[in-house]
Amino acid sequence: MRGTLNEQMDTYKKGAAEIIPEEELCYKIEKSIKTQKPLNVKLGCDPSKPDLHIGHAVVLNKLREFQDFGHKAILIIGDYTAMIGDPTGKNKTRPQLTFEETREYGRTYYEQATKILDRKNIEIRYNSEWLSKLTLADILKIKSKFTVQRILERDDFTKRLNEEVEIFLQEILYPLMQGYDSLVINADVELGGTDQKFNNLIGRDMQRKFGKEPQVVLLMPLLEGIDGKEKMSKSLGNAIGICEPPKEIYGKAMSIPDNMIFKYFLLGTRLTMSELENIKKQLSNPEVNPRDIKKRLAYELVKLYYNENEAKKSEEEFDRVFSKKGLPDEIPEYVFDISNNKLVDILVSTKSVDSKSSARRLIEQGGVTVKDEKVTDINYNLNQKGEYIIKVGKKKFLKVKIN
RNA sequence: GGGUAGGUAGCGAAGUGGUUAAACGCAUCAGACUGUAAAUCUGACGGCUUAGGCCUUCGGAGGUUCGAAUCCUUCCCUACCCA
Repeated sequence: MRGTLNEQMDTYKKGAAEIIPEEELCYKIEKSIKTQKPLNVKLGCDPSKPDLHIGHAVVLNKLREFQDFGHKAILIIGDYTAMIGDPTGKNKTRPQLTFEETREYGRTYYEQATKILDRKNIEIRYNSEWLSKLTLADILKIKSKFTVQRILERDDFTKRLNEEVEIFLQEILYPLMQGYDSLVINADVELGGTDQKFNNLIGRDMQRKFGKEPQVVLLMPLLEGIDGKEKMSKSLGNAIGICEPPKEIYGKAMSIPDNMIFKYFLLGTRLTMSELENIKKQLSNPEVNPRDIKKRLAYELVKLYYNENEAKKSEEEFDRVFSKKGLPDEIPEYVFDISNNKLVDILVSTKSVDSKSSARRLIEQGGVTVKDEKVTDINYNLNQKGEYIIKVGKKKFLKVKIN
């Protein structure tokens, strides 16, 4: 075990939305320092789509901090709970996953998560391990400890009740199953986003009702996506994936609104408190162009998921392409025959646009350039043999060779 | 079991027999302005097109009609109220 109580608490509190209750966390840390026993820090993962983005990373970063002080990370792959689906309001019936799929997703999750987590102090558990063995009698026993009122307290349910949106019976079981996980693995701390507050508190209750020491719940704020409004999620198209190419990460980070810069630093990077203070100071200094701080953010993110060299390269390219209106250094190349030289067709067959109509639309609106010249004619042909650089919209480039 | 209200494009939501490919808002995309920021303004936003048009869409399937998202039949789905 490493670190004093204060060092640990300061670190854990950094960026945290809520620690329930804080004193208990202190107590547990003190105990762990005294006994030299690491805490079990639980994080539940939904295995359905292992495509992690910076929003997921918020909580993983926090988990990493626990690991760095010597505590044990326990990742629960919710292969069994995934069959239910977390009550999110938008309830799409999930396709039932096969055993192989869940393992595959679990592995993928592990691979991605260990871009952030330390591979050493980590344990992966699938909750089917214990949930699949529960008998109806077991389940009844669990359920007998909770009331319908208690479950309906969840504000998502309250809201849906008021808005007359359906609530499936199985959704009510979800928090119980998730809470049961905590009981089984003896979680000392459960991490989660603020949207997990209810579920995680049920875990705490569950342990207490079964006579165990209840877990502390540490909640992290939800990180907004690059639109700065909605919660980051892949389906909203506002996410920065941690496995995306460096240039994408860099570019997307540059497009967040200014008022999100600090939050991204705080929750998305692993800067120390004093570095964060410094960023804050710079942001409030009117002499400093926020863009430059944002560049630092973009740089840090690429460095975090790749390395310094990639970060530098992404920065250079960003400057070249967007500040100086130059060309990226890798442009996809396509070859076409002179008999097949309609610009509209080329845009469609290179998947630069969805359909011919949208290609025409884009051209009409002045979104397409060929050799730096704006094309306005929807019947434009590349009628000479040779190479053309085509710019489609803001950020797509093509190199087309006509033979 | 009975009653009521519903199911419309990515989402929300108008439209109850004929300029309705379907108002409006959000999201998205492009242009202008920029710092590929935000905000703002402008435009686009089913598909194909030889640009005149053509084809497909309003929960599913049938039907009435010159003509249906709109009327009828039937089926599926949801919420609410009563039991």
